[in-house]
Amino acid sequence: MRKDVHTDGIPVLCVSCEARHKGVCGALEPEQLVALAKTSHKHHAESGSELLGDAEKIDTYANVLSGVVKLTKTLSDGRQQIVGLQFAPDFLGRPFKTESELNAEAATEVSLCSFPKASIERMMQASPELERRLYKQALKELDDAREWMVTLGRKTAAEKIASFLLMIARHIDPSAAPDRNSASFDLPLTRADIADFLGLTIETVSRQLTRLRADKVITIENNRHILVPDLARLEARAGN
Amino acid sequence: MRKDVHTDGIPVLCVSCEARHKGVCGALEPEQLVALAKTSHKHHAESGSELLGDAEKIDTYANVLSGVVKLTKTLSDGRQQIVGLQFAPDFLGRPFKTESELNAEAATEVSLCSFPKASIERMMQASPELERRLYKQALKELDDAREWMVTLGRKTAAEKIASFLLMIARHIDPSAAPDRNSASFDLPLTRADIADFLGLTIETVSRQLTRLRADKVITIENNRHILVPDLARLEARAGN
DNA sequence: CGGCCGGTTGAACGATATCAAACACCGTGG
DNA sequence: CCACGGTGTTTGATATCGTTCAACCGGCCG
Repeated sequence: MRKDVHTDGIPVLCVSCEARHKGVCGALEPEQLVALAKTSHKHHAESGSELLGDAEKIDTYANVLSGVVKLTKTLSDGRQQIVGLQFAPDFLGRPFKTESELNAEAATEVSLCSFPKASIERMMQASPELERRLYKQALKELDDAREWMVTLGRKTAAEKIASFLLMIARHIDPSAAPDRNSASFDLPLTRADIADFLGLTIETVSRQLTRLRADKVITIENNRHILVPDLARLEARAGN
Repeated sequence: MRKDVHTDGIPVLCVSCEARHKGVCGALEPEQLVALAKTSHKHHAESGSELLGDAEKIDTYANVLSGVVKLTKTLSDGRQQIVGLQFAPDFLGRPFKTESELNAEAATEVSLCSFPKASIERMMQASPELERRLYKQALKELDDAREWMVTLGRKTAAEKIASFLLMIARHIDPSAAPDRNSASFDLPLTRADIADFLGLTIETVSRQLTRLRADKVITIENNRHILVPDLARLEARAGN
């Protein structure tokens, strides 16, 4: 456990930053944080803007401070698949590769704190603790990816939608803690994104959502806001 | 680069081990190798035997020395999905977790070199180089998983089969190097396994294989041995 | 021999895709 | 103010791909 009581020596940029607590920056000593903060800067990206292109040279990494970033892969004929979603305070980047194999795009309005690739890599050499955090995040992403492989390969459209809603609820709704059994949140993705995430078409996504609504498992307001009165009922439809 | 010319001080167990070169053990100094070798042992597992059960306590890690290990996840009603394949000299294990979230099963006859979880973890503390290798393998597995998500979510049955054959060819057939344009290999998986890997049924797998054979893209001998006279033609069917 | 296992093949069905139309919302410009 | 076009979403009719159910084949082993 690190002492976070004092803010002495913590860069202003970082004082109220979530990444300093739960993110990778939590691995750094105050003086390292100062060094890193010198070369980093916060910035916003509006929904839909591309953060990183496929086959593009990677020169910066970033922390997601708010919003949702989608990682996508596209086949030559245009078929697309979302292969990862990153929420705050996830680390965005692929160490040890100079070129990206995927696209990163802001799914919502996003705020980022980005730093030069070289800074992170230098700091990784110096701080095993940082490397370990990054390693752990990679393992978590791998666990998530494998979980989704089951969803993509073996679940029905209805189960996919239920699984997706559950995943979002867990990530976004603070009240969806283990004990609470209801949830309420805004979908960070359009129907098209959801389709790309689940390997479905937008029509199927729409139909399954209306079906869940008709069955009173969820309520939908303004197309984006979802209310789940009973998470257990939703889970029962996720097919795990 | 490590000097591998002398075998002085290299444990007998490790002298001719592939993992010492391309695997994680390559990160270790001779004396560390000696220490690790003391607590490790090689053993075989026959095809179909379970190496690690879901929700089982993890107490050993291992290197795959030969053969293929499949990582699977199963839904409560029995639907199964293969979420990873491990070839020599891959490292088998999930650091930082005490309980497995998946099943590991020998897909072929397999030989392993396994060590106590604690040994590896101690050594990881001592050797950043080892941790880095493990980190890199995790990133590679993540890349692979994401590649398969595209296959699972967006490709047709025919494309899935072609992609699968290509992946196996690249892993198994030594002659399938970039320059060579033909390949020949034994499938390490049964039709049922292939189906679980691709999110299909065995009937569909069988039909698509016969179709590829009918179209003269592949030749099949003894149900298991595959010959690909022209890898480019197979690639054209993988839909990337 | 008989039974089992892995694989192939056929026929019918059904879930999801595809094609098409309409709707709701929203900002723009007349 | 309303008409307009654009975007995201819903809904309906039809088509298609992959599943399901069933039969059969060949090799292997008891």
